[in-house]
Amino acid sequence: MNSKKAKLPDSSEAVVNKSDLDEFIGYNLKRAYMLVRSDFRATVSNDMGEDGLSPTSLAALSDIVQSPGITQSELSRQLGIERSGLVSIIDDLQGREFIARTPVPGDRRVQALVPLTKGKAAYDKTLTLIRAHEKALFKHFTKTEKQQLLALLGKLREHEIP
Amino acid sequence: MNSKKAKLPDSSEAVVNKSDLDEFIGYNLKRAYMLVRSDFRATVSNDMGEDGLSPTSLAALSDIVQSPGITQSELSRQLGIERSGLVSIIDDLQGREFIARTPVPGDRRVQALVPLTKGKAAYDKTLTLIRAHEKALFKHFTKTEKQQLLALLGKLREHEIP
DNA sequence: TATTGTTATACTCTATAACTATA
DNA sequence: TATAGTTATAGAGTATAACAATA
Repeated sequence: MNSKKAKLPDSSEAVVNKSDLDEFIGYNLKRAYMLVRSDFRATVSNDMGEDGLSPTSLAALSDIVQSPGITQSELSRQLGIERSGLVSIIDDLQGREFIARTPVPGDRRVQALVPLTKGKAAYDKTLTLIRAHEKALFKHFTKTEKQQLLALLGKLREHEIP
Repeated sequence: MNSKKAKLPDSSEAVVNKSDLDEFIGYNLKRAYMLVRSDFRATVSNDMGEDGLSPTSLAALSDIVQSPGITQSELSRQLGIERSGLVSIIDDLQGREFIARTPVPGDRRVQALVPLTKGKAAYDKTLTLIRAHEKALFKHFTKTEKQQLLALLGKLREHEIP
């Protein structure tokens, strides 16, 4: 495998490209998230195969496992996406028999979303997987640094609600 | 108006939704980035109107301003997107007269990308705008906290190259 | 043969609007 | 009238594959 660059100005070596934008937290947040997301996807699809979940599908399944009986409207609000966009996600989770839509006595418009055994298992397995994945991804971080990062990101979410 | 939830455990109040996923840095990174990105888009499109740039277009313009004469292939590598995907971005920047494609003597395959006056102006204005925007977004953060966050995000990028 | 810029194409993600069946 | 779920549709954003011109 040869991966030689043709004629890059090679102003700098293996140094991470310096840019004006590096001063911005938002830009660094983006680069960091892109990194973690692609790693997440690779990890989950490698180790879970057909049962692999996208970040958003995992978040949906998580809410359903933790709040059995939640409706799609409530779920869409929590995830911050439109009701219409949730349909295909729920269809997919139902198709894999991870969750079920069940009728709610008293209001025939809504359907409660409940986790099924297979869904609960996939959820637990995914969580275990991500724990290992994060451990590897942040292996250069001390425990304190990880806690700091978590606290700082949490502080941002806290103040600028959603 | 009867708002009886079918069988929700209604464990918590208006507290920011606690979730299993909150333990993961990746999840918090995603929520934080989504927040900052939507704020970025709103700010830039409100204050720049027709001259508003998407995050990726801004990154492209930034590289062109800082490395005048860069080629599309080099740029695509730096941005981490495919050459083909860059075409419409460059078309757009050229259409607004922010940049120009100029021939390179010696290699008629490539076209050097150079910033134009209008592009440099839009770039400077956008940077000023984002500085103010970040200042507001992180108003609850101390200077030390902001530096810490920047350092921690930088550390992640540094180690897991791109 | 390999590379640059490009087109064609498709897939994912998400948003808007409108429909239906209920309430 | 208003709400829950759904469909249809469209727009970003990005990826793959192939092509012409050039190296």
